[in-house]
Amino acid sequence: MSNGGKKISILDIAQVANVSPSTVSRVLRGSAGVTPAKHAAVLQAVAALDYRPNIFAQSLASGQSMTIGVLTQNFGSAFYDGILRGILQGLDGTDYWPIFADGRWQPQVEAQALQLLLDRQVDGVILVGGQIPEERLREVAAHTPLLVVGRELSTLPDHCLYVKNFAAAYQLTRYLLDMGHREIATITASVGYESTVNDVLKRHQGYLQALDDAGIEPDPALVVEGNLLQQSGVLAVEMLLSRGRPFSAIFAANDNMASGARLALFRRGIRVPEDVSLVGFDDQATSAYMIPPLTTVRQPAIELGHAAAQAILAFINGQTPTLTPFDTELIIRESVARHR
Amino acid sequence: MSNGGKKISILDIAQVANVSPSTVSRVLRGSAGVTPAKHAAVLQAVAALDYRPNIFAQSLASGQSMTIGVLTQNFGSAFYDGILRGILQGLDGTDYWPIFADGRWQPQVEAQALQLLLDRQVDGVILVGGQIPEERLREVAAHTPLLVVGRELSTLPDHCLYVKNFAAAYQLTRYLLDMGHREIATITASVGYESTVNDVLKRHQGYLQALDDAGIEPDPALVVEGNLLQQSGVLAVEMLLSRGRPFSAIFAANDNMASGARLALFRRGIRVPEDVSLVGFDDQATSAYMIPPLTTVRQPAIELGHAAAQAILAFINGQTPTLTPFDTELIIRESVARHR
DNA sequence: CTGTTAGCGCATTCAT
DNA sequence: ATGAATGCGCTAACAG
Repeated sequence: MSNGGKKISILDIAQVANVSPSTVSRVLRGSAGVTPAKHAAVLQAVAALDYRPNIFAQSLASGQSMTIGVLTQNFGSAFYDGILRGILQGLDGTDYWPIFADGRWQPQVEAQALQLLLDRQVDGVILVGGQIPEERLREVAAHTPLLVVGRELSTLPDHCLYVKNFAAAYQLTRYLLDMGHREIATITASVGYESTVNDVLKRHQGYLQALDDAGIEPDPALVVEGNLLQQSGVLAVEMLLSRGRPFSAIFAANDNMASGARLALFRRGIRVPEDVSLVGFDDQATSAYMIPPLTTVRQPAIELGHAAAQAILAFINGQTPTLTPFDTELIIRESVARHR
Repeated sequence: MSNGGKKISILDIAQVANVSPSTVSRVLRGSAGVTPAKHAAVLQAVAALDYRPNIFAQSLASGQSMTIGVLTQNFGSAFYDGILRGILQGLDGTDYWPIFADGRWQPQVEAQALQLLLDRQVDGVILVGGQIPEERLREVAAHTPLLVVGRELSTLPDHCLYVKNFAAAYQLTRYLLDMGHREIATITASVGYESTVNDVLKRHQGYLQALDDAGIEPDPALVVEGNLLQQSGVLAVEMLLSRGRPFSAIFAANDNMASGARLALFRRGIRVPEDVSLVGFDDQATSAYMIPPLTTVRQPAIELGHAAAQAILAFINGQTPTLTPFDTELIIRESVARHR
């Protein structure tokens, strides 16, 4: 039942409640003690008139926007969407509101988007992935609460929240080894995006370390590079096959590429897991429904987002949250068979 | 190189450019003619001081927020994500900025989120799906540019943008019939969400109509209900199988459920498409990588979002855009085989 | 064309 | 505890 005409402001309710505008302001934001009587009167008037504060006036006067800028790289990626949802959820119930911007994996767009958020006077910024130069980030962090998710920055250690990619990949490779596999091919990625690649690089290192610890010398002929998209998974497998080097398992750096790999194997009539085992990384929603269901690593995306929200709020409140890397979970499904 | 101390305002550049604040404002927003000389001087000062307008002051003074509220139901759904991306892209380059809110499929949350957007003085609202009562929407549309995507409202025909679900489903079913299938099972959905269900209902009607036109009487035993999630696809197939009624094809109301159905069939040792053909709806990213790749219907999500952005801008500019339903595209892949 | 004058709606001193 | 007075930074009449 929005009242017909003009907007009601703080003055209207002041009048109705028989108090001064400042008193209204006070009870509305609980900034100072107010007589219970007046307090009630104000609340009543607010309800009666269905008063809605004008956030622009609020922000202009207070200097706070009560918003958190969230800069992502691509809506639509399983992991990132999870993080976003987590952030949303973490901010829920607080007085802060997220404002999103998308860098689209393009450095220029990203830098611009960050500036846009800053121009919008966000009270804090959460960066999800991305490739903004660390120096620029330090600059930003100097005067704005900042949190970087899914990226590990050496000069901003207490502003980063990420997942233990190395350990997860190590564990996953270890699992393959335990299942009797010795010739484990891998599809990595390096083209493109610094930050993501950072993750992927860590995964690759975990893979290498596991092999090494098992006394196996990594075979360069079993390493192929993709670009994280499905299509690159099929190309990678074709490449692998054409090299003629035998392998009994494939470790794809993400589920997307694993999915592409699966299709390529299917086309060649190579059975999974009877002929070759396959594992991925991400545990995206569809992976549990692959044929056969994919063994992979679950990254706690929502939890990460949630923690990010908490952390940025802490920063805003002048605290310094303790950020610890997140553990992953090995999800064993049916795409891996014992070898030999 | 952000200048050390206090923010620079319009007055600072006015001083530097040797003009009045209003002139600065004028050149900045091109609201009136200004002498080329002064014009240049202002621009120069702006650049020199790296001036950033304060949007809150702008909005407060102008009454415009230059933002578009976008209310979605769930980040993470293939179709919806596409729409969001389209909106983003459509708004790109304009002076408007999207502000997102998530209704999470919960009517209460959704109503609240809409109110929140309105409170933020958005200059326009785009609703993506959702189940806000039509009456409320009419109320909103009365004083705010409004656009509803993926929902067909009879009392707000020129505010709706959607896809031809009926025709698409008809065509898809027709394809199955042409391939010789007569006993076509279907997995629909009705639990839950009014709007989505509206889409799904249209699809079901298209299916029925196609059967009817082919002189086939629909068999209730071949209709199962899911909830659009993958898991419900597997349950649906199990249900279907347990009924003992033979069928040679399954039409799932979305790719998600098709994916679940695929897994259930796999578990039972039923081959696709040799034993039963399978089709879905949505053409989500992973569907092209299913085993075998899924025949489905592509909904032009990005295009829809793009059009939505265009339309809302038109509304804001006082125009009345002509909205026409979007066509879909039948994507034929390998999950369907000729019957008999 | 351009400078001057008022607000926009609220938060916050400052007095009381 | 509370009212009056100022100002946040900018836009939009209003004069000239």
